[in-house]
Amino acid sequence: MARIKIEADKKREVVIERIKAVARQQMQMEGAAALSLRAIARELDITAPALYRYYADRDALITDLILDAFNALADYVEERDHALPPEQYADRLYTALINYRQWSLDHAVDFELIYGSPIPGYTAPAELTVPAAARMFHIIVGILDGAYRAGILKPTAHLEHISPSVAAHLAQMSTADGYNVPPILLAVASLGWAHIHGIIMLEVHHHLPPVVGDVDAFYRHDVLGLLESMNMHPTIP
Amino acid sequence: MARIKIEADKKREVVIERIKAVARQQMQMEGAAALSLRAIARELDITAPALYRYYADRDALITDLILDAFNALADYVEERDHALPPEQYADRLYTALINYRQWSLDHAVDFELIYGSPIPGYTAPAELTVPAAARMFHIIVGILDGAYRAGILKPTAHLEHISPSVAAHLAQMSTADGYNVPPILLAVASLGWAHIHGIIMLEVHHHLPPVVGDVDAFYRHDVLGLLESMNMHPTIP
DNA sequence: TGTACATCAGTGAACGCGCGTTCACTGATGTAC
DNA sequence: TGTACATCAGTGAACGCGCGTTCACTGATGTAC
Repeated sequence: MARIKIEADKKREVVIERIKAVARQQMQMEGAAALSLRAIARELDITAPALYRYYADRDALITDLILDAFNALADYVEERDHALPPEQYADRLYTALINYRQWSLDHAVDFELIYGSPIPGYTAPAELTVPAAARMFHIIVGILDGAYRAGILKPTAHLEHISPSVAAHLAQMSTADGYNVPPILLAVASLGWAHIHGIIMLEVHHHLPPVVGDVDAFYRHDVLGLLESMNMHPTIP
Repeated sequence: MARIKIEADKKREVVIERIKAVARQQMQMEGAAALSLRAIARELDITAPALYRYYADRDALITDLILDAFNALADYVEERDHALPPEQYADRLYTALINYRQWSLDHAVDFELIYGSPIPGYTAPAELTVPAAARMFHIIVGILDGAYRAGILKPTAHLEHISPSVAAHLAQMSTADGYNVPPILLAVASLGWAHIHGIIMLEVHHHLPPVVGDVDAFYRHDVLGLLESMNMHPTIP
């Protein structure tokens, strides 16, 4: 009977996955804001109220999709990072940033969902989304920290002259959020994050390709410039 | 009678402005995707069909709002640029980038509208929006070009080693779109644009403030680093 | 100056649509004795 | 093995809502003679 119970749970899991798959598919067509329970039910050949067996309401589904997206992104980058020799910091960082963009392009809907315009009428439960969102940041900071301890990472003079107010905030965050790294590393990470985020955002919204044409090359070049500003030189590209 | 005709047109203008003002206000509350003609009419104490005296349909209103936003952004930056001595290129560039962010924060809704997630069911008429969007880019490239001709702007070695595919595309765009500047300048402009766009996007969506705290200082620092990478040193901050 | 006419902003009813959510229910499946 | 019972995914009708858009219309204002 325990077996049967487990199998029933598994069946539930399958249905939930199917619901989410259809939801993602529909967000791709109409945008995240247009996500509709009735439309999902229609696609699944089910009545709308049946969905309430799986989600308390529409917001619960959205939250689940958001958590999935954050985790999928972190998983994607993390798995590929673990495939590299741990002490090859420059290669690891380069690869992580390349994969960050790759995932975002391959899953534009999910990227939109977590980093695009907020969905009208929905507010994310911060206690769930913030830790999920932070996973990606932790991976990057982990690589930076390793490189810094190994004496490989050396920020340029300009990077080091971060404003005192920002430095203070980062120092506080470093201990409070369990990073326990020099604030300068968090500054480097934030700046790098913002930079590549800008490119990906513009690319996903089709503003960048008409300007630079080969966004692949453009992005690689930008990442290399970023690493160079930390004195890191990957061997991969 | 001509006078009266003109006054009637002016009255129309006033109503249109009022419609757009309410529309912006409502996008601020509910997000751009939730823009609703009926809600606007309600707020204006008017029936919904009355709006069709002013706009052919909902899409026409959205297009108007988008064009307004692009132009308002360009106007804002341009006006303040004209207030500076033309040959102070570093100061002008620094100011333009600071103002770009300032406007975006002060008009987060409009920024969302032009650079955020696309509105479900709406597609912008490119022949109208692309030139409006390009205005901002022209301003920046104009400053870069002046600085370059004056021998002030000197990109770092890394910036100059842009990929051939990107360089070719930029060279073609330089003549086709009437920039007529060395492609390297367009590369610098694109990269800088992407960088500051990333910060502003993250800031507008409230992802950045919890991380760096003082976004003002963070942004200023980033812009200075960007200018430094072109060997430009503003006297302002 | 007075009157017939044109203009046009705005009305009110209606169409057809989709939405999230509730509720009492059916009916299959598995459980307990 | 057979029967009464519990579980629970899914149904179908309904509620109350909002939406964009159309249509024939009213009524004020200004125009022409």
